[in-house]
Amino acid sequence: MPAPLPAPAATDWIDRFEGLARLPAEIRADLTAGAEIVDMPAGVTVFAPGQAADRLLLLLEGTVRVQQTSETGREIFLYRVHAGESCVLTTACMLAFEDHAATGIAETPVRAAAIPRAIFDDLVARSPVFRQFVFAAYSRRITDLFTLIDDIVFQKMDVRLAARLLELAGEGEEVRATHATLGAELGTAREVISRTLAEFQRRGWVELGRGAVRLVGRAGLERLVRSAGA
Amino acid sequence: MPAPLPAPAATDWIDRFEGLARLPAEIRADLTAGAEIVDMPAGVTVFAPGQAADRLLLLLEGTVRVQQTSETGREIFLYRVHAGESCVLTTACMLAFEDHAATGIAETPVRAAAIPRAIFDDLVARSPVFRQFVFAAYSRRITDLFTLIDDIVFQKMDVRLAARLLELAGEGEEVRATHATLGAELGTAREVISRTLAEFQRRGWVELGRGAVRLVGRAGLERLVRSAGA
DNA sequence: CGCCTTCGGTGATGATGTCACCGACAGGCG
DNA sequence: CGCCTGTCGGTGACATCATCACCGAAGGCG
Repeated sequence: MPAPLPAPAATDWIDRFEGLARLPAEIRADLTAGAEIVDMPAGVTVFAPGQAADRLLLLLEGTVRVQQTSETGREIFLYRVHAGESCVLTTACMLAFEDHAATGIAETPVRAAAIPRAIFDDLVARSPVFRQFVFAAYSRRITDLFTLIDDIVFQKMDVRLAARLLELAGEGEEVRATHATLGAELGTAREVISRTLAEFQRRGWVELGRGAVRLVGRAGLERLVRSAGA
Repeated sequence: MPAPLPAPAATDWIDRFEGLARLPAEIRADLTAGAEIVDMPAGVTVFAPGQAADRLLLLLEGTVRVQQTSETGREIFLYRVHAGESCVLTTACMLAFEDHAATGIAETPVRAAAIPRAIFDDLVARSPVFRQFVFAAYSRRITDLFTLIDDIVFQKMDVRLAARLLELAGEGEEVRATHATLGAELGTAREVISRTLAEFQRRGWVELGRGAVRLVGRAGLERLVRSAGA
């Protein structure tokens, strides 16, 4: 249940972004003046192919799943944008006046700072710190994509699933997701997830419930991931 | 046979890049003054993980293959940079002061304009046209990567191989590459390439020779690609 | 309770990746 | 020429995964 958050003071959100903390006061002022705080409920399509991108989103709360809809109608999970990160790949399309290739969907209620194209362009021009922030974000996303390709091609499904479960569980013990959802994230079929999870359960690493996976033997999962991740 | 090219006059190479033609004279002057024309023989490693990137390359002649070396030691073809394009993804690492994730290898003798980091940063700051050039290049590469992921996950090997053969052949009729090379480009095993090519030969689409594939039935290959590409 | 939707389980089959091995070919050299 | 050697390509066996078809179980709802 999304308790209505108090509207943040005009500038304090900037400090949630590591790379922006060192912005000079003048630039900070322009950034906060030009940005609009927007809220979106879970499930909303944040951006999609065919919509001209006209602003950069800096995520303050929530997560956005970025996926590609293939020509054949199926979906591939690409990466997840967390609070404190930006949908930076949209900026490339934004500044190049080209369409997105990917779709962004709010997985949770989302609060973000939206920076219009003109402001973004101006900040890139004027602030070396802002430039570095932008390119560092690019660098990280591109590295993620390379890693994703590597995983898809060379990693076995069981390793990828184990890694994803650990990631999704975070500190907690339970992952709430259907087998179909997990399959979509990893670009594979639901049946494969079912069978692999059954194998994990047989080894005592997880317990299965409808719509949920409880991680009761993290050590085993972690060992599996490490054994292949080196 | 790479006939020694005459050294181009100081500025005319800029016009080979579509997005740069509209640069104002002043920016052009700074760009050509700051850039160095470099030549590299085929086979040279243009950039690699672990080497700090300190310049952007704009390719004037030749092609560069960009691949990732996976943690397990195998290689994945990511994309190819042609003459008239730039190794733009290196700029993200360059400006973020991070290491490359990928490796670039000259497939042919290469001539390029090398732009040092400081000059690049300055041009991004000062010229809207240059900014748009850079971000458009990003946009294209990122779209390519998305398409690559899509292909890897959902396209059958025969379709991907047919498409790659047509692409590599260009106007010509013969593709000079070993089955192992083709396998590396598509992220699959040599045996799969051999079997698929044998099937193509059986259908009369190609003729096989040691280290070469002759496309004698393009229509069939094209039909295969179209049938799945829609 | 009975119906319906969603979720998960299972077997069969085809495509692809992986491994092991072998024969064919090209180039260098005695 | 004949041999050696490294590269290239062909092949069978097997493991993994994608896909299809189908079904039963769990939970929501009237």
